[in-house]
Amino acid sequence: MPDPTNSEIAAAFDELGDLYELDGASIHRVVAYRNGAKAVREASGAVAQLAAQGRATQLPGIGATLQEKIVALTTTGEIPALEKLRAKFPPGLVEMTKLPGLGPKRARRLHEELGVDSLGSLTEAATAGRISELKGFGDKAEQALLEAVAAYSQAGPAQRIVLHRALAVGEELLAEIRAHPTTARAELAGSVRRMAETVKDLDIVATASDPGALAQAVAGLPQVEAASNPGTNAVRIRTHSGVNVDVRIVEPGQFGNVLQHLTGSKEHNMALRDLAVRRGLHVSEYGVLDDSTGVTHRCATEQEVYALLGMAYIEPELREDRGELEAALSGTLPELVTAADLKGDLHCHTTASDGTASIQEMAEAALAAGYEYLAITDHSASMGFGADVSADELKRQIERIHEIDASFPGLTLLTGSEVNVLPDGSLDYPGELLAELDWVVASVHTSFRMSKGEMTARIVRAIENPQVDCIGHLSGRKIAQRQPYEFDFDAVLEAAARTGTMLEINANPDRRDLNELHARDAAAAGIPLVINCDAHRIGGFEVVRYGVATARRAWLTPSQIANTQGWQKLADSRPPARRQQAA
DNA sequence: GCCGTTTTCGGCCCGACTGTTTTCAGTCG
Repeated sequence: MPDPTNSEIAAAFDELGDLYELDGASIHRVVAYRNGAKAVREASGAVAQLAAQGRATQLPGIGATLQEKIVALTTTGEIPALEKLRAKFPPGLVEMTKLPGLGPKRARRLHEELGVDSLGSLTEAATAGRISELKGFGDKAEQALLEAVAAYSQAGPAQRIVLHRALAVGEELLAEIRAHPTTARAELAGSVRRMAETVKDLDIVATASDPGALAQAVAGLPQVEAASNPGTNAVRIRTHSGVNVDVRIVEPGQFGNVLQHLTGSKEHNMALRDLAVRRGLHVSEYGVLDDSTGVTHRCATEQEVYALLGMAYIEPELREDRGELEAALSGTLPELVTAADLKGDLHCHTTASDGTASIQEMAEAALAAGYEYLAITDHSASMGFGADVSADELKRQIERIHEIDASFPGLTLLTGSEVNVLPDGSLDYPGELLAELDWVVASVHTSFRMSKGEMTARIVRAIENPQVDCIGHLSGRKIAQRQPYEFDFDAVLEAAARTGTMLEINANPDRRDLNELHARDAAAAGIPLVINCDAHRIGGFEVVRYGVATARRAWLTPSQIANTQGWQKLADSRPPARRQQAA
């Protein structure tokens, strides 16, 4: 029996948290399981092995009890307490708590007093009017539950929005709000400001000389399908594109507190407040209350909020309770990479494969984006991406790239390929041809459903190929569309570190692959990372912000990103075997 | 259940909103 993966252990802890909550356990115990789930999910390395060695307690939030449960899950395949609770509470009861407005307390009462144990029996009880007869429930509650079940049955659990879609909506609204004559300041907040992979809704914080006028103006924007709560300090809207947006209009002197509060994350804020309480300070969106003086300090900027707590300013991308508070206290936060640090892009496509622009046009776009170099890496021969690039065609493509390169004084064009990693780990161009290229990205595009062991061996073989400079979009996941394929990330890291093979952070907002956790681990293992746009059209370099965001959320500095260097320096940094071939 | 520049016991973030209540529990972010 294979060890449980980190995500399997985390899922078990989350389920334990949900079930203990239904069981009426102390909320602190429930929170402890959820914190444990987060710690395991975000841990680098296999937590099952760590627990077997008695070292899982080194993870923040994992104590002796949770470690014991990890060991039980590893050795017996189950956790006794979890099995016991599963027998006590039907799975439909847990599903019921996913309904907005119905939490564990009231769900449990519906189960105990009416025998409700599923969405179906909940509907029956509500339709029969039995719920409104219960103490603490009324007609409104009964009606709300019926509507919640109907909405849930139709649409399922609330969908999260991929960042680029949310940002497009948010930045358009932000521009409108900033353009309003009474607006002084306005910023996006929430997970969109942290550049998270997906978001639930949008938050905007503004200050205005006439809050009421701004709120009215927001409610009347052409993008707005519906507006509610049109008070003077807040307006909630739903756009025609289906995105919910909360706009808060606050006093200028409080802007920093509210922006910090609404930017989150929830975990960051909870840890921040916990830390503040230990110093006799209480942080909320209204200010920082000092116990010793009774004074509430209001902050116009976020910098002041963090300074009051004795810590350095924390960039929004880092606010996930992944060690940033400790680093901010000790002055060891990283100097995060920015888009301006990138000097080139090493992964793009032209009409030779599935791109929509010529080499010339892509070169012009890269120059306009401020790059010094660009590798043309069309897909290799074995896949049906538009026109396959046969070996002969690649030879002609190399000549064309050289010709065009000569006419671009400001840009170095590099010959390359995004070559397929075949199921056995070999590449689909002959070695002599690959040796003529400046740069080779190897990617998996087929046979995603191999076993974990086979997929790991396949990728490791590609990494060990001295003609491969970089592995493209390592996990193959597409955010909110496709799970990553199964492979052993630790084994891949070991191989990449050993061979000097680089790993890509693909900036396509639907990919962002490596993800931020893998990117952080890879950099910690000393593996150079490359932020690539994987551009398929002349506008394709605009997605660089998502790759940079992932790198920043991975705590990465410019020195950990290979393409912050000039091309020659990057090329020379490659292992000797590879350099000889390229030369 | 975890954790420790007040603690190995006694704490554990902060506030808004809602509906059902006459002061609050539950839920949410």
